[in-house]
Amino acid sequence: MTFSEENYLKTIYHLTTILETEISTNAIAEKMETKASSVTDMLKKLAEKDLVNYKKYQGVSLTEKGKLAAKMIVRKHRLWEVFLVDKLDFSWDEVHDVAEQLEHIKSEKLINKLDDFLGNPTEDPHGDPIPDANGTIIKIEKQLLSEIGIGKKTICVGVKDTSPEFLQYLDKQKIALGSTFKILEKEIFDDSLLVEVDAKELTISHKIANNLFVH
Amino acid sequence: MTFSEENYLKTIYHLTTILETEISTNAIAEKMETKASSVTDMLKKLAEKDLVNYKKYQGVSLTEKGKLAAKMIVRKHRLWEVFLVDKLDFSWDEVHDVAEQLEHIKSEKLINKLDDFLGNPTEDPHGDPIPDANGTIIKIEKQLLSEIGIGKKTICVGVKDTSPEFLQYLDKQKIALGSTFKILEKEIFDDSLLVEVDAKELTISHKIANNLFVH
DNA sequence: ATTAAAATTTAGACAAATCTAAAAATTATT
DNA sequence: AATAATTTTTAGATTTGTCTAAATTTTAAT
Repeated sequence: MTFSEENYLKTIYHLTTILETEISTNAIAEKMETKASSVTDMLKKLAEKDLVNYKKYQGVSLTEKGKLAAKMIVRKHRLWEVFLVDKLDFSWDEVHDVAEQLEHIKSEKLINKLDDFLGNPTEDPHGDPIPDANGTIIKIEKQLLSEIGIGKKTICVGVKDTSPEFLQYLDKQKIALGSTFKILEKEIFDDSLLVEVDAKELTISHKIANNLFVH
Repeated sequence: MTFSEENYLKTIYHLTTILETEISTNAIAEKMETKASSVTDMLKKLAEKDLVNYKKYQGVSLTEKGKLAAKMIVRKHRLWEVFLVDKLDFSWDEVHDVAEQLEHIKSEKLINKLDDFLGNPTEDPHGDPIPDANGTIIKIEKQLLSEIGIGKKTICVGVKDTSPEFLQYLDKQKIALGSTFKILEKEIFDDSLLVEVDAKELTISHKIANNLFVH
C-alpha cells in the first residue's frame, strides 16, 4: 500500500466517523486539499483492491478490509503521538505533522513493540482513542463542555479541534486533559461560560466550550 | 528532498567511505539493485541541486552540501537503530529494514530530541559511529580481528558485515560488542583462528575474523 | 595502435499520482 | 417538468522515477 492510498483511506475513515453516510468525492478532495478528479482516480484504485465500496456518482464507504487498514493507520498515528509527547517531550500542538509521517512506517513488530513500550495507552495526547492490534476501539463517553448544565462538574477528556492555535490557547489557560470544570454561569446573549477550571475562574467563549470534550 | 534522492546520497556516501575515489555509475547501480541508466538520470538531478560533483563518464563525488545531507541521513538511521535495540528490544539483526524507513522522517526537532532521549549515543548497535547534529563523527580506532597477532588481547567494538546471517551466528556464539578476544592460535592452512572469547575457547574461520572490528 | 569488451549515457517508453478542461450525471430551482 | 447549478467523471497532459534498447565513450587486450 502506498502513502497516497493510506492517506485516502485515513481521510475516508475520519469523514465516516463524522458523517455516517456515503462519503462524497468533493468532501474527500476538500479535506485532502486536492482535486476531485484525483480523488475519482484513487477511488477506482481503492475499489479495485477491495478497500472501498464505490459506485460512480454515489460516493464511497470503506469495506471491512478498508476499515481495518484505516484503523491500523490511525493506531500508528496515535501511538507515535503518545511517544512524541510522553517520551520526547513534544507539546500536544507539535505532534501532528511528524506523526503524519511516522504513521506510514511499515512494521507490525515495530508498532506492537512501541505499543508495549508506551504501556498500551488507550488514548492519544488529544484524548482520541487508540485502536488495539485487532482494530478494536474502546470508546469513552464524552460530551461537549457547551452541552453541560449550570452547576455541573466535569473532567476534560479530549479536544475536538486539534489545531495548534486552539491547543496553545488551552496551554495558556492551563487547561489540559484531566482538568476539572464547574459551570458557574451561562451568558444567554453569546453563549459564553463562566467556569471554574481546577481552582481558578475563567470566562470562555461558546466556540471554546464547543471544542472541549468532558465527562 | 525525496526518498529516492536520499537513498542515492546515502549509497554514494557509503561507497565513498570504502573506496575513497570517484564513485562509478555501475557501483551505485549494483549496490542499489537498479539499472545504470536510472543512476545516470538521478546523478544529473543531484548535480543540478549541487549535491554531487558529476562529470559524464567520470563518476561522482559528494559536494560538501551533499556530504552533510548524507551524514544527516546516516545519523537518523543509526539513532533509530539505537532506539529499536535499546528501547524496543529489537535484536541487532532485525533493525536494518525498519531504520531504512525511519531514516526518511523529516523533522530536525524529532531527531535531536531522540538523540537526547537515547543519551546521545556515539555508536549504533553494530559499532558504527553516529554523526552529531553538525555532522561530526568521532572515529574510534579499530582493526579487524584477522589482523591481530597471536597472544594479543582485544575487545570487540564493531562488525563489518551486518547481515542477519552473520549477526545471528555471533549471537549463537555469544559474541557481542564488548566481548574480549585473546588469539591463541592461527592455522596457516586456512587462516582460521583459535580464540578465547570472554572465558570460552572457540575456533573461528578467517571470514568471521575478517568481519569483526576490535580495539 | 587497433580492435574488443565493458561501462556509461541517451532516447524513448511506462506506471503512479497528480492536474486542467471538457463532458456527463445528479441535484436544486423556478 | 424543464432548466440551471453543482458535482462527478473522463480524457488527455505532466512530473518523478524507473526501465529497455541503442548509441557513445572509456578501458582492456591483442
